[in-house]
Amino acid sequence: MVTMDDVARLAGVSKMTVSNVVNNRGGVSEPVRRRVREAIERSGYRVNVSARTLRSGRTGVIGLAVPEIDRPYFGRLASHVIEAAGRRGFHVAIEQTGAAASGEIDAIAHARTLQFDGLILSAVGLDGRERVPPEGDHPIVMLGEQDFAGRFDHVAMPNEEATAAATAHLLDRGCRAVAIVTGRLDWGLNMVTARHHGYLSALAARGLDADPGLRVELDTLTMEAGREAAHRLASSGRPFDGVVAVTDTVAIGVLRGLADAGLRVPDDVRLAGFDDIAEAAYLVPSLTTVAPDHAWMAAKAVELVTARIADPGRPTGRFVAPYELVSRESTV
Amino acid sequence: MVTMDDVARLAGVSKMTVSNVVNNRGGVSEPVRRRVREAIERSGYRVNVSARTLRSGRTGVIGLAVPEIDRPYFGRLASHVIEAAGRRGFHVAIEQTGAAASGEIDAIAHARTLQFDGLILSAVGLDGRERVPPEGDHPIVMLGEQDFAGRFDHVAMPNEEATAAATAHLLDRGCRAVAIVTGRLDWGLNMVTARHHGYLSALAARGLDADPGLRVELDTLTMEAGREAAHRLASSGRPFDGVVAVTDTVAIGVLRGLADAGLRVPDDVRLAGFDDIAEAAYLVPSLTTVAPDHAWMAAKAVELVTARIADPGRPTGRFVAPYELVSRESTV
DNA sequence: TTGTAGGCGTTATCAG
DNA sequence: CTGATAACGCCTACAA
Repeated sequence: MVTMDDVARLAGVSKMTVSNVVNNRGGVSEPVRRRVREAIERSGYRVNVSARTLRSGRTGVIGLAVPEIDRPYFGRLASHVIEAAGRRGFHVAIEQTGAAASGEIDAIAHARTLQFDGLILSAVGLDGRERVPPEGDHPIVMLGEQDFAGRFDHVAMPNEEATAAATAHLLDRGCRAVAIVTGRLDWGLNMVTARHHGYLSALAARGLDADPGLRVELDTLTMEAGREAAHRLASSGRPFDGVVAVTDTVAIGVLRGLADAGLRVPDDVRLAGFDDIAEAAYLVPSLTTVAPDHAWMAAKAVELVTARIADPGRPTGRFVAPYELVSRESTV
Repeated sequence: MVTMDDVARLAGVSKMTVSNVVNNRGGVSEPVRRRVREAIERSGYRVNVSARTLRSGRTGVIGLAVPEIDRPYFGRLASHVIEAAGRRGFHVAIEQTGAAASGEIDAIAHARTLQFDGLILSAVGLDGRERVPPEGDHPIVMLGEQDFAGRFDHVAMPNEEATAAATAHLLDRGCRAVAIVTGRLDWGLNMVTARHHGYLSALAARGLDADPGLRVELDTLTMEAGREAAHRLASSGRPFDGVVAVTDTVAIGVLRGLADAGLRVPDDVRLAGFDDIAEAAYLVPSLTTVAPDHAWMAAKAVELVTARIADPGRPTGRFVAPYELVSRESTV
């Protein structure tokens, strides 16, 4: 391995001068700088990140903890975070938490072990009540659904408001009985309950009551669960002509399940999702959905961690992503 | 920060003994080991990875370079790789190459800078002709589509064979004119050409000629491109009753594009894809596709890098993933 | 403007 | 079985 010493010897200067050149610091004359540059080129020298890290205490790595990287929503988020971090000179290491609070707490604890300068946590399992270990006193930014009043920087989704908008959209299109396929509502305050609230408030705004018989709660927000939910709704005998799905992934399953039951979308049932994953526009029928600005969220989260890395004492902030309701064939 | 020195003082032993306990090395008596464990617990000590890396020369990190992490196929691959690597005590850092040969060469070059112990490269842009920089003399494993005769360890897809099987399946179902939506065939030898070969050979096996008018070449393998390809096929005036799509992502677009054109699947046109992404089973109609064993591929790739990390001199190997043709509604 | 000394936290080596 | 010592490669502080 080529070290600074080798380069220094090659260029006929001291180690320190090489370091100054490498880090673009001043105090090196132009001829010397050029000589050092050449020596670096010639020797193929690369800085040793570990040594630099050991010395400086910073790794240049931001951790990104997501439940599972192979879900479209998180894949997209990760892609944007990697890019945004790259623009600020940071690398991203992805941790999979498996959607469990325990995994998320682990991620926080690991952040120290793995030597991240900061952590972006897309929390799903954790809710405001969990005791997040204080030992993980790294810069942590919560990204996405869950809410943590003031304890962390937080880039939030417009869960309630946007779900209300989607529900209102269904009602505008003439739906009379709007079902909801959501997650477990008894698992604390989280994305699921916030979105459910949005659904309820949109109904209430029109003087409608939510029919509990038109609510299906899922243990996991998967396509398969969405499919089964549709089966359950279809076989319940209760008439319905609209469905709000808690995520697009669930909506894909619902779409599939409605087809299994011989129900056509949007003719028999209209359907709206949440996330605007890439596939939404290409489904048959294409899916009406809430499109939060993913790139904005990622950029904001990265901005917040890097700011906190630079100044750990700054006050925490909460930012809500802008969104758009994208109307497509599933609610024509 | 708590260091080994602190723990050593707390336990009344030397730094070295602490190191031995932390790394589960022998030569420490049980009582001392217990005392050290307690001291670690009490002090909240964590090893400093940078220091360990600096000393040992190993980072415990495997790089995974994929075109874009937010494509379902790569997301899934990444998920499996992360898990397989975790089982062997490695962490995974994801690099996005943007599907360009330049990005992939960068990833190889960066592997050193970023201090990966090894790199798993899911190459798409690179083909056998590119001059892969020899300076990146890290363990590199090629994963997936592209072929690199003997220069690297390689976990390959059964591209030709499986595409032939998919094409034969369409013919078995009664298709007379099978179109193909593929990538650019003039961009060197790669996954695209291999799959096209499979298509041709299946036709040839039945004494059929491929109609060049039923071939659409895409610049990018996206849903949008697939959709446009379907439009082009539908408006060409040439009759066709089957389509082989080069990937599932493209197939989703084709499905959508056929719907735009008023063609029903499978009644008017049958469709087969490649990859078996999670969504395939939930599309309406569900998608017949080639299902390579992703978990197997990931595990094999990790096995190969770790083996090469341990023994850089071992001979390279090439392994082809097992696959299954999953028949679903799109080819009923 | 350039060079020297020392230490970041860990582990390999070898002596006790 | 345990401990002292010396690196690993870089950067901060200070001296020249």
